[in-house]
Amino acid sequence: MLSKKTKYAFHALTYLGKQEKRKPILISEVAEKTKVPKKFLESILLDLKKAGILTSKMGKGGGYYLLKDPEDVKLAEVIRMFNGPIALLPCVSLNYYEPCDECTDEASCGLNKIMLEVRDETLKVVAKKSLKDILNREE
Amino acid sequence: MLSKKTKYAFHALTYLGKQEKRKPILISEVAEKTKVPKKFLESILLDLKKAGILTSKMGKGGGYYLLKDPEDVKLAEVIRMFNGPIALLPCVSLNYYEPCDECTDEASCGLNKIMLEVRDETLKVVAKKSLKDILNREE
DNA sequence: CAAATAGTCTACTAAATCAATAGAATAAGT
DNA sequence: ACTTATTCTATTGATTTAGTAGACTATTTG
Repeated sequence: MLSKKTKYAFHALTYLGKQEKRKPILISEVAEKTKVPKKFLESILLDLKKAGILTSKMGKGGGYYLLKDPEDVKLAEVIRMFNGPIALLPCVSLNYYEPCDECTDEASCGLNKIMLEVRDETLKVVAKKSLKDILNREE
Repeated sequence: MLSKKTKYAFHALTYLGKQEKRKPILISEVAEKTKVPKKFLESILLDLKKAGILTSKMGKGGGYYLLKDPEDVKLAEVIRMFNGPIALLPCVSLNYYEPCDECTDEASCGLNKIMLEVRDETLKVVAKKSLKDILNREE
């Protein structure tokens, strides 16, 4: 399951994605409308900015807005950022690989091979779908 | 990611799946060979027994052995048992459904619709693959 | 039946992660 | 300067995960 933080990130992105382009939106507005605790949301938006997905303007008339094109914000990127690996086991993770403690030989581990297949299938979906797909399905 | 408990469950199942049919194996043997803490493993095996996947014999010459046919032990079943929902959000979970706090109308939520698609794709894989597939890929 | 073997159950504890909050610092506009 | 708004640091509480301890129950074998 996705953490609340990850879910909040998607809600915030969706809200910002629906706005007029390059128009700064207040954190507090996003917080209210998406029902995400404001302080918590702050750090989420900041992370999204550091990732180059959003950007912000400080001071009066400031706020956050989308920098990337919605179709370039893939689900996989957001999930990895806030939720960690897509893979179900560290030993089959592309971005967060770690060897198993108990497994002496990965090549002979059936679980490893199966989970690799699962990861590939999952990745096919989440690396293709993007914020644009979410927006398209909003009423 | 899968919890250690879930991973341990798969390792234990794999070990038991490789044994002679209906031959009881000691918890301590499984613990040693799979490098799972024995006491932790006990509760895992017990859960698998309650689920009808394994069964056990008490007393001397006792132990655990596989009850179900390996191809009937689907990844999805084991994951649900130890790790919880397959879905990424409660509002799209088949077995653990819960409505979102923040979302007033599921039908108009783009995130919901996308995550439903992701769940369906994931399910296609984990509901089809089974312990048999893991065993086939062990050397 | 008694002794040894081996699974079952209840309860607890430590560590890690997640969720949320508070408040000071910094930057920009008027 | 003053106000608005983001940025940064840091701490806290709650929950989940991982692992441990020990008493209890059931079965086999001599």
